[in-house]
Amino acid sequence: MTRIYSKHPKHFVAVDCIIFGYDIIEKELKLLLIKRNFEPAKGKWSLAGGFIAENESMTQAACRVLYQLTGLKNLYMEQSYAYGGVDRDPGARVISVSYFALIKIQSIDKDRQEINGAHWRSIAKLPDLIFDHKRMVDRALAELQNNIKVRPVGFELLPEKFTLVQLQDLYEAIYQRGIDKRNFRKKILSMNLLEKLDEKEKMTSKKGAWYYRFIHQKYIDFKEKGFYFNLDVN
Amino acid sequence: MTRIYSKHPKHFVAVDCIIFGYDIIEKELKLLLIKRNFEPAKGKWSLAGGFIAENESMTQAACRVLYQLTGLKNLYMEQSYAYGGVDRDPGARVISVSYFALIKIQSIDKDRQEINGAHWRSIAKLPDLIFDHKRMVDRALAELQNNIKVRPVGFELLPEKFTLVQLQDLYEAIYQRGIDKRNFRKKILSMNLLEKLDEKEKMTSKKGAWYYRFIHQKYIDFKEKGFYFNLDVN
DNA sequence: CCAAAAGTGTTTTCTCTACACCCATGT
DNA sequence: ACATGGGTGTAGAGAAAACACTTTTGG
Repeated sequence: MTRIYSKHPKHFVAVDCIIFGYDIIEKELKLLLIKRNFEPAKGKWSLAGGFIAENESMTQAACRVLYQLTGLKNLYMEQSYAYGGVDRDPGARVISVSYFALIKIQSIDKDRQEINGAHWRSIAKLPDLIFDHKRMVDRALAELQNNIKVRPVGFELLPEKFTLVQLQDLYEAIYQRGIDKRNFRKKILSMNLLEKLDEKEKMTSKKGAWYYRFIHQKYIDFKEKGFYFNLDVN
Repeated sequence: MTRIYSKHPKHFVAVDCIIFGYDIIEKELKLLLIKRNFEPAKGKWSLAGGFIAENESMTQAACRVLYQLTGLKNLYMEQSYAYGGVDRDPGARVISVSYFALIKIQSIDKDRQEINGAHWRSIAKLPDLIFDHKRMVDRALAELQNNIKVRPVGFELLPEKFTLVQLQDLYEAIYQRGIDKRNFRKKILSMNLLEKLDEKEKMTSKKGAWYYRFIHQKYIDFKEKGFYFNLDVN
């Protein structure tokens, strides 16, 4: 039975992970990139990637790559696109499936990051990336921009408690444009998915801004009732 | 150089094509399915698929599979999703990337279709499909439903000239719900992408309905000016 | 007391929705 | 003349957009 398809060729198949993080201080969307430590293109910047093993599903492979780099499990992760050009990798013909992950920058395992030569780089000024990794990033970013309008994935990039100013800054960083403060607040609050905490963030202003928390369970409940998340504001 | 990655395993990689067509008479969205003529699952219904060859890109493979079945080139085609579960194919571990295509039913090469044992089946009452092909169809259909709201892809499923009634019927078949006639017409016509022809379709009514044509070039021009297609009507 | 950032409502504009009758023609 | 499907407009509701001042407090 295992020889049924044997007249057909086999291929290397890899996963590459586009790892997004949000720098709450610099108000910049960032990407976790690594200095490649093997040939070809050793020393160049690349996405975190790895080959799919014999008895490993593609999803497992993507999770493994992410875990090795960040020490994190159960990340928000989504498949982006499969790249199948014959010459995309000069080392050999490799088919690569890209995944993008959203992670809370502050939750990352610094040691692992060091070991793997990983660095956060602002999406606005990325270095040159190997192969077709820039294309992968562009596509994933476009998907993220669409996604964040219509699903509450922004919260994956923020700490548990965040202020409305921080949330808006995140949206502005991802959309790459300004948003009207009053309209933004009106819309996000009207969805009833945030809980106001009895605590203020006092680092960035004298007055201080109230912390909020995203209530995930409420979103699940609402969704079942046919509610749609929407934060596509001017 | 070609042995660089050789410690890693290789995999069979296939493409599977979800081929949508629209039956203008029965007002039904259809899928082109084939009776599989090889083991495993010989004789069962499946999507059109094929393995990726040595020096063939994934896109080329998908086009080849489509061409073999339909005799058509330059179809509207889009990658849908990569399926990488270890046990998805009982014959061997096969990674499969699905593509969906939109074709004008009447343009198909009947002979090829016969030879390949291909049949149009209504999406509303599909037979059991092999492996995870049903999941592939479900995902592709959801993508089509989203896509058709926001890109003028519906016209790929209709003949060159079509009536507004036919266009609306198509949208109703894909959305699987009714649409208000006046609102639909108002919205599609206000986009200025259709040209009214001096000819009526007289088969289905005594009065006859005006034929229209989609002006693809106009869409390209508008898009450059930041215009967005939208046909998300009640 | 003042600089700096947080927070707050209203009006206008536009888009979406609901809805019912006349038109053309082949039989 | 009538049955059949094609074609048309308007009013009301709701959502999106535009817009500027007050509050708080650390220094």
